[in-house]
This record gives sequence, structure tokens and C-alpha cells, in this order.
Amino acid sequence: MPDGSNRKPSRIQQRNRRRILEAALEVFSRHGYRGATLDQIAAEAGLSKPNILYYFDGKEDIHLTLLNQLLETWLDPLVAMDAGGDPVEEILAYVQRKLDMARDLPRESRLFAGEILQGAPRMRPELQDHLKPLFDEKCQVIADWVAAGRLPPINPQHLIFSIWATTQHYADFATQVNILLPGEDAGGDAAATHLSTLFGSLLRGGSTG
Amino acid sequence: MPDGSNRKPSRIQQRNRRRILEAALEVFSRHGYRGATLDQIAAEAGLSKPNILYYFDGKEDIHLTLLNQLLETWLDPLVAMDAGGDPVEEILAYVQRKLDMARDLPRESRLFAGEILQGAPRMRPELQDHLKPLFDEKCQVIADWVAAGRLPPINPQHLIFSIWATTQHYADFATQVNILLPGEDAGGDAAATHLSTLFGSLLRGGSTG
DNA sequence: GAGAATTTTTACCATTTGGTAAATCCACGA
DNA sequence: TCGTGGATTTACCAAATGGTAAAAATTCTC
Repeated sequence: MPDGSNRKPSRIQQRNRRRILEAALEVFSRHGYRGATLDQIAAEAGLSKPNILYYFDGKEDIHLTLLNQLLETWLDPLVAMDAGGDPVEEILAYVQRKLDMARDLPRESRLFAGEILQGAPRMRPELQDHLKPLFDEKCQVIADWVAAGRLPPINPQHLIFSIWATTQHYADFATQVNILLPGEDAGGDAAATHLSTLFGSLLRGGSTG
Repeated sequence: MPDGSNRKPSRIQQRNRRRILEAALEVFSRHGYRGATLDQIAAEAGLSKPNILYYFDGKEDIHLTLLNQLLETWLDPLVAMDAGGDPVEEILAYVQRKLDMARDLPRESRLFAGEILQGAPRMRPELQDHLKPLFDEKCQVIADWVAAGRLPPINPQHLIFSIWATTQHYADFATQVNILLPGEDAGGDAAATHLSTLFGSLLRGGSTG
């Protein structure tokens, strides 16, 4: 009973659970929850289907485990945004970290996007409990910066939405990006430059409206 | 044989095909391709499953029909961007039209997003044949504006990506937006104002960062 | 190395789901 | 009103899929 009891997990358990989650991330992110099958995950993990169900309670359990792990990683860059730092620097650094994550962890980004796209049927509580408070806190930080005259008048909520949207776009819509910019994948700091310019010009005071 | 022949469709055919597509849009956009079932679509359309298969060759046929119809509508705002107009006005108007579409046609946006997210398995040819040429054409228009000194030095490709990302975000990630901005759905021109400011400050010459 | 505990496989099962065949219904023009 | 062709339903099916039971294999502990 690998999961039910409260004993410390054996080495085999750790290894196989990690393998399964890695395989599931690959499969879920490519085909979505319903599109993914346990057989695919099993094949990808190099294990048999019943063996997978020995380590997890079911398909949904695997998916949920993945999503919960993901959210922490996902919010890290936002957590790192420091109220004590320089506003423009902090926000641009956040953009950069978020863009790096979209580059380095595209599967995680797509997994998250797929869940939200379908109404967050399995993740809603997590979002309410963890994302919402953090979001509110950081919006307040930005609002304070604005109030202190250290940023032009901007809408913190929608600014964060724009940062999420533009950065994650390179992971979630990678297929489209690759079709439209063929062969431009390698170097690709054009995106970083562009986003830096985009948000930089906003934060350093463009005209309103 | 409603589809195979080349006779003009009867009124019943037109009505039922429209019903089916409307129902399929609802179901596909909520649950994705694999997550949607013919039974759900049938129930939503008020028809029996075999009856649906009388009008379409299968699940994939319905999905593909929907996607192809969608792309035209989807590209309309970009088509409308006029090389003869004022650069800033044209681009900001494009942003606004795109945002309106995300508001008015969220199901279409999510259908499209889901298809891209999974690697555009059914839509890739359409994107190559229709989206790519239009994208290249409009990028050239923007590049010409920049070359003529009518816009600051910006990257046309990534600018368009940013516009797509930020506007479609309000449809594709509506669940998340609603969790984070509860009750703010109604008025909601905050997004329009914000995006106008964001892209306005870029286009009217922010600093290069 | 014996015995217990854990891990893995084999052989299934029930349900769901896309799809089909054929009978039936129905609208409509002659 | 009768016949004909299009429209709809009934009754299915085969494959896929999430999941299970129990035997077999392996690992771990003493």
C-alpha cells in the first residue's frame, strides 16, 4: 500500500511515482485530461497500467497531483516580486522570469492552460486558496507603487493578466508561433526584447488612452 | 444523403446543420475534442445521435467544419487593419476589435485555443494556408510603418502575438479571471482601458528597454 | 536463506463511445 | 391519396478505456 499508509516511501516508490508523474505530464499536456489514456501514460513511463494504479488511486489522482505540484512552481516568480525593490525593475524581472518559465516548462504551462480552459474543474479550490490571496497581495504592492508616484497610473490586476498572457503565449500557442515564425525557435530572445519594450514603455510612463 | 450530393440543401438540412454546429461549439469549447461526446452534442442539439451522423460524417467532421468556419471570423479584424490608415489608430482599433471578439465569442476563442494547445492536429493546414500569409502581410505593413518612421522600432511579429495573447486571455482564461476579479464581469471596460494604455504607450514611443 | 512485505504481471470486467444497419416516419408533389 | 425520397428512430456493435482481483515475482528483513 504505497499511498494509503503513513510510512516513508521506499526508493522504488519514489522513483516510480516520479516516473509516472513525468510521463503523465508529457501525456496530459499534449492531449488534455480526457485525451490522455492510462495506457499512454503507462507506456511513456515504462510501466504496466495496473502497476500505475498501484501507485496512484486513478487517472484523476495523477492529474490532481500534477496540478497541485505545478501551482507552487508556477507562482514562484510572482512570490519573488519584492515590494522593497524598484518598481520597474521588479516588474520587468517578473516578466523575464515568467518568460523563462514558459520556455523551460512548456508542458507545465500547457497543462495549466488546459485545466483553466475547461473551467478548472479539478483546480478551482487550489486557485481560490492559493492563487487568489497571492494575486491580491501583489496587486496591492503594485497599487502602492502607483499611489506613491513610483509608477504611472496603471491597473494592477490587468497588468498582471497581460504579463501572464504574453509570456505563457509562447508555451501555450507554441504550435502557432512555430508555424508563423518557422525556424526562429533557437535564438529567440526577440520575444524577451519585445516584452521588455512593451512593459517598459508602459511602466516608464507612456501616454494614457 | 444530405452532404454527399451536390444538391442545394433543404430548409430542414440547413436548420439542423446549424443546430448541430451550435451545439457542437458549446460542447467542444467546454470539454475539448476528446472530452466532448456525440451524445452530449446530440442532447444539446435536441437530436438523436444517429440523426447527427446523418448530417455529418462523424465527430471529426463536425469539429473540422467548426474550426474552418471559425478561422474566417477570427481573422476578420486583422484583415481590416488598413495600411492606408494612421498606424497607431489602426493597431489600437485592431486591439479593440480583438477584445470585443473575445467578449462576444468566447466559445470560438476557447475552441481555437484548445486546438492550438494540442498541436493543431486538425487545423494545421488551414493555419499554413490562410493564417500564415495574412500574418506575413500584416507584419510587412507594420514593418513599413516603422521603416517610414511612423512608429517607434517595434517587432511586428511579437507585437501581434502580444495583441492576440492579451485579448484572447479574457476568453480563454475567463475562469481564472472570474476567480481573481469576482463580480467584475459586468462593466469590465477596465480591460479595454488597460490594453489601450499598454499598447498605446508602446506605439507612441516608450523607451527601449 | 526463510518468511514477510512489497511490487509487478496476467487475465479480466463494466462502461463508455463512435459508429452502423435497417426499419419507420413523414413531408410533399403528382 | 398515393408513392417516393428524405429524415428519424430503434436496436445494435466493436473498440477503447478506466479499473480490479488475484497470482506471481521480487525485494527486504531478520
